[in-house]
Amino acid sequence: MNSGKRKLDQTDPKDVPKAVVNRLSLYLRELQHLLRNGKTTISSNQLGRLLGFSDAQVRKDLTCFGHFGHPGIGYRCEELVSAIRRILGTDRLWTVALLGVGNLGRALLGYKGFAAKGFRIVAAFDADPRKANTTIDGIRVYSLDSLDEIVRQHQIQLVMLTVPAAAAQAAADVVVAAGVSGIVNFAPVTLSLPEHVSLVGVDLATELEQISFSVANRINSR
Amino acid sequence: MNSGKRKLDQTDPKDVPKAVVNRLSLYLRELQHLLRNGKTTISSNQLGRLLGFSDAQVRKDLTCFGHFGHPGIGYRCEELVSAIRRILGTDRLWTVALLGVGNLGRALLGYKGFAAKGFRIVAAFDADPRKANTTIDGIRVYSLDSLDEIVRQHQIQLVMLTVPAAAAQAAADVVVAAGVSGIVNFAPVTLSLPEHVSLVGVDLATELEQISFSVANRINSR
DNA sequence: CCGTGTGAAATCGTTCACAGCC
DNA sequence: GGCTGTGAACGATTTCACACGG
Repeated sequence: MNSGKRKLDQTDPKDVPKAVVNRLSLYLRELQHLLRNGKTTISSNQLGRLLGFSDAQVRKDLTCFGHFGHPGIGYRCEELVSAIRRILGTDRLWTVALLGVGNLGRALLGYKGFAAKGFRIVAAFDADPRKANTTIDGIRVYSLDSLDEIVRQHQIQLVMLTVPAAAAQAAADVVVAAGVSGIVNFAPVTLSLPEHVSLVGVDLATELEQISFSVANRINSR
Repeated sequence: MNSGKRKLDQTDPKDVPKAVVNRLSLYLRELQHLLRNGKTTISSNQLGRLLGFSDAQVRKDLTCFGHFGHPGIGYRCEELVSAIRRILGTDRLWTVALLGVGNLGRALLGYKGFAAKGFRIVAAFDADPRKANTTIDGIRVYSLDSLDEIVRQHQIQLVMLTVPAAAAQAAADVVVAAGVSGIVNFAPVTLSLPEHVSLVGVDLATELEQISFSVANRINSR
């Protein structure tokens, strides 16, 4: 009965440009920083200035999701933080696993920034049997064989893939088969995944290439 | 004498959309992969398919920089790899320093993928005096005091910043003062830098947030 | 034929400018 | 007066569709 006739004043999330979601993360980060410094309220103009965006852009981005501002006042930081966390889906706790306990994997296992953002790494996996049954930064490392079981047991939803490039697609397939819904891929290869699994790729060498281009052409990127 | 009258058949690099440069990195990665598998030639359609782009997009992206294709044939992989490397500026060797020898910093010092892409990490720095004068994965760690001297000595052009958030802006200022031209910032803060220094930000928690949003809204981000 | 390069059309995202509210 | 929310204008990027080359 709750069909399409209800007045929509928010954009369907599927139609929100990826760039907007990216900026949402930046707004959130900045707002949390401002809150720690005791700021309670901020205008779109100020927030935009801090991040290098226009005031109109900040407002447009936010109104994709609802009405969070107070005319004459601006945005209340705490309120907006809650709203953005709800939009991003980080108002709840995500359980995350990490595959590939190499240099980068170990670094991510020890990274302190995830917990505060709503992500808890609950298990790690590695193909090397000598790494199985060890513990790194309080996180248990399992053999790949037990991935299925552990994923279901901990209801793991997201995976960070830090395996070597050559192993990445196979690892991703295993992860998908276990029912995970999203993957952050740090391996420098293009993965092919079924439609229903979300994917974000982070390629460290690629980031350096972007800087290389900017510097070689004396562009100030961003 | 070589003024603006020469017929331009390439877009001014300053006018090339950032997204295009990003895709260039992906084309390069894929082409190198194809070459390793013995493929010598590829069409815009095939290359696009592998990466999830349209054939027209691939061609448009490439023609920003010149004429690399061969009608009826496609693109010769080796030729295109050279061209893209030249465009990205990675046909030469960049010297890179890393600041902040924590978990993530150590992982990047050991990352094997940079060398093949044209980046050599020649020095690391840390504020902790106990880390100075050690060597990690063959890379010498220096105290921050010597940054100026080492940067000039090795002609370091790029820096990867892996210091704690609270230290990032100050560290960036030091790096800029030493004359570095580009920074990849892994600290979860917005840096403010002079116009002439290029900046790319990589925030690991932010990447997870993007996945969180996609999964929470059942979008296939890609 | 196959496949590139490219104007023209369509789509998408950003900025403008102002009505309305505190 | 300050500031949001928003249609309309603008600018940028992507897709289309086809002329031309091997």
